[in-house]
Amino acid sequence: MGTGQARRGNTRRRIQDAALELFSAHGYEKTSLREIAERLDVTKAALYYHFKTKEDIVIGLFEDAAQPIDELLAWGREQPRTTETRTELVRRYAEALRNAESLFRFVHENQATVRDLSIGEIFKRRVRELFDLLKDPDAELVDQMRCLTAVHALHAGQFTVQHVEGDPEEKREAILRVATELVTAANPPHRRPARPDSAQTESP
Amino acid sequence: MGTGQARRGNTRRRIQDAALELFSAHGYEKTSLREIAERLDVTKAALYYHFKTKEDIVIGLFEDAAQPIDELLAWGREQPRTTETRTELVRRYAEALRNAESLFRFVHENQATVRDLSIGEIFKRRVRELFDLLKDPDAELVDQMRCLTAVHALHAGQFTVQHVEGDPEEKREAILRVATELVTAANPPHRRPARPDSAQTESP
Amino acid sequence: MGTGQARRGNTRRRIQDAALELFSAHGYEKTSLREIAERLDVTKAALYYHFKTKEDIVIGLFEDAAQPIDELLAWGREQPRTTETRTELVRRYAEALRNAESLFRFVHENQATVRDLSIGEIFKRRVRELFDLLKDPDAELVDQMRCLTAVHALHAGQFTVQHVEGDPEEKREAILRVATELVTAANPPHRRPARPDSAQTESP
Amino acid sequence: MGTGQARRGNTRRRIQDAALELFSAHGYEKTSLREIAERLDVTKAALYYHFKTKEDIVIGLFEDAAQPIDELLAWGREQPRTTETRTELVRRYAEALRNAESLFRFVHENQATVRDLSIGEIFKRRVRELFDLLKDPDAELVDQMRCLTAVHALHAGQFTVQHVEGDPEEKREAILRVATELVTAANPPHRRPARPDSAQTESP
DNA sequence: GATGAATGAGACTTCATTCAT
DNA sequence: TATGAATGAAGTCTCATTCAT
Repeated sequence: MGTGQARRGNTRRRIQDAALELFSAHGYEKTSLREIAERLDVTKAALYYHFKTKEDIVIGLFEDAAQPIDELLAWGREQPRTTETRTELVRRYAEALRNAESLFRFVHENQATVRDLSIGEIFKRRVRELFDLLKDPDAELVDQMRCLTAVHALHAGQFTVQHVEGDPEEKREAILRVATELVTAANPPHRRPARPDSAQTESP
Repeated sequence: MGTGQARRGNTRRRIQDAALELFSAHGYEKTSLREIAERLDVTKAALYYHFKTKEDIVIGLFEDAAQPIDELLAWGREQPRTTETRTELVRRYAEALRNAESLFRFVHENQATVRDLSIGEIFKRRVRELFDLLKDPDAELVDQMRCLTAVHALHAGQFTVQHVEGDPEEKREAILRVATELVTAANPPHRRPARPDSAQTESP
Repeated sequence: MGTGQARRGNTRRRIQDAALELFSAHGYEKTSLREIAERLDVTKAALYYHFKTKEDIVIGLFEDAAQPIDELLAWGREQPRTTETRTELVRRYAEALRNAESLFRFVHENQATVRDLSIGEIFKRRVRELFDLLKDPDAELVDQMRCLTAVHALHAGQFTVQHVEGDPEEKREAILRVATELVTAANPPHRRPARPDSAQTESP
Repeated sequence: MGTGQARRGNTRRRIQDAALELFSAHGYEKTSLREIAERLDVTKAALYYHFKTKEDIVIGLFEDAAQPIDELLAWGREQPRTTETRTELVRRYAEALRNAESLFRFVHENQATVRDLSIGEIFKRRVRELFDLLKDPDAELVDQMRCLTAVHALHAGQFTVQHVEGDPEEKREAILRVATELVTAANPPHRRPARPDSAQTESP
């Protein structure tokens, strides 16, 4: 594993890996099956033995990655809607993103494409569901936006962070913290007066 | 005038408009010059009279849209680095985005494409500069992430808001408010020397 | 003249010059009217004011260059068919080629093109006529080939000489000499024995 | 089998044949891939399965034709630099040209094109090497030109012979003889010590 | 489990040319 | 004397996909 190439019997996996790498690097449309095949030193026809269409490769990729997210959402649905749950949801979601970084970068950077890629809808539904778990059902608009922004932060943060210096791990933590704060602020612990005018959050 | 006429002399504009609409709706690669030409009822060759390449159409689009942003950044650079300035920067940036909504949606949803589209770098630099104006030069990592998230919120917020119900105008305002809060939180008005751990932000 | 550009009233000439330069450098088909126009800082349409078609530009070029050759051939026809005449024909032809070097390089290097360019036939006829003047009407095959080779030497020699070192002027003279010898050898002054073993040609 | 191809279906060869025929008849640029494909009753895409670009077709053609010439040159390099060798070189070269007549006609009549066709340089080098083998290293300018003219005669002679009447075979022989004479004349068998030029190099 | 050969559609691009102004 | 705007035809090339072997 790792850098070595094991050719026997796992071509399917290898195709997916190569495809993901290229899709994520150059975009879906700009990556041709020829490129993928060449990188694996196979013929294009071989790809068609394993996948019915180009889109199918992407679908396969998603199926693998969707499971952790689905489990996370399932877990979330069964928890009490507390701050702790939400915090944990955010934390776990960030981790899931991290484990399938290339795939999510791909989705993030090819939204126009993903949108009509059949998995687009599937993906959107997941995000929507997460969003619903994070926000209070009766949340005001601003609070909804806080949650949405938290999700965006997690999504985009992973990739656009290049122009911020620092240790990747620390950056990840920082993003997580910002996202957590946003979600927390969107769900005031007891009562309504408190508006997360974050200025006062900071005053002792 | 209207649909049929207005042909003489403004074809260039019309091409840009049609292109932007299609690029923003279906993505850059999935929009063919044939489609653009057909929509305008001209030949593909006519497009090439006005633009040297497909990419050139996008470049033209950017040149038009870049100016307001450049002016904003220029303005920003000459202001004192106060909370008011930053708030105003955010407000004006949101407005600029709004005025070129299609273009920014296009950029947002075709990042993989835009990245190697020559304007990618240009665009990135703009964002980077805004980011620099919003954050304190010595800001800690979390605060930097707050600013970054604010920018993301503005960018993504414009488009991903579909699954939040409510009046578009109000949603926009809500996003603006979240972004403003993030930036404000990232630049505490008079932070005490304190410990180098921004942790206290969280303590009540 | 020379390097300066005189724009007034001589656009036609300038077009021809630019065209010839480009045709001769890159070939006829690979030179587009756009290129010619750009080099002159005019529009393509301007070319069409002066020339009816692309081919017409070439025709114009030929008309100018043909005259000296025609005069030469006319002169040749009226001379006695002596060695001196032939020698002089070769000498003058070489000079004519030299004065229209670009044009002849163009013809030489674009034969496949020139062949169906309407002037192709015209040009061929000139060469044929020269050939007829150089060779004896009843010449044997070998002698005909000598003459033909002499003509080829003059044509090709001008351009393919790059990989021979030496002063251009001297090279030209050398070619002329070889061509002259060939023609002379092809027309033995009195009788058949003499074969142009050039060694002896050189001995006083 | 040779290199190992020539499987069932010799489309590759057929493409080359058709291409050569058309290139040689109408010129490289005026021959479109559509024409080639149509003549073979395959799609253009099929051509691209066998050749990466249009230019690649020509390159393939050359690779096949270059071998005999290379062998000839290799042979030449190992022979003593005698009159016999040179005569034999000329004879064999003429034969090689004959065996790949279409290709050489193509090269001859499309020089402007061939020049920037990547094989241009390759081809030029071959000719240069032949030239070097034919001429004495210290030959005077005139003698160099004799050799050059001999090569030109062989090249051009094959095609421009139309306006000389006679049996093709005899014409070919005549050209060969002229070329041989030129080369022989350029390398006098036993030139006397004479003037201080290279002549003495040849004296025993 | 894969390849070799091919296809049909369509992409971007360039060209010579025209014509009203 | 020229230009601005446009066109129709064609060109080279790439792509996802298929299918017999």
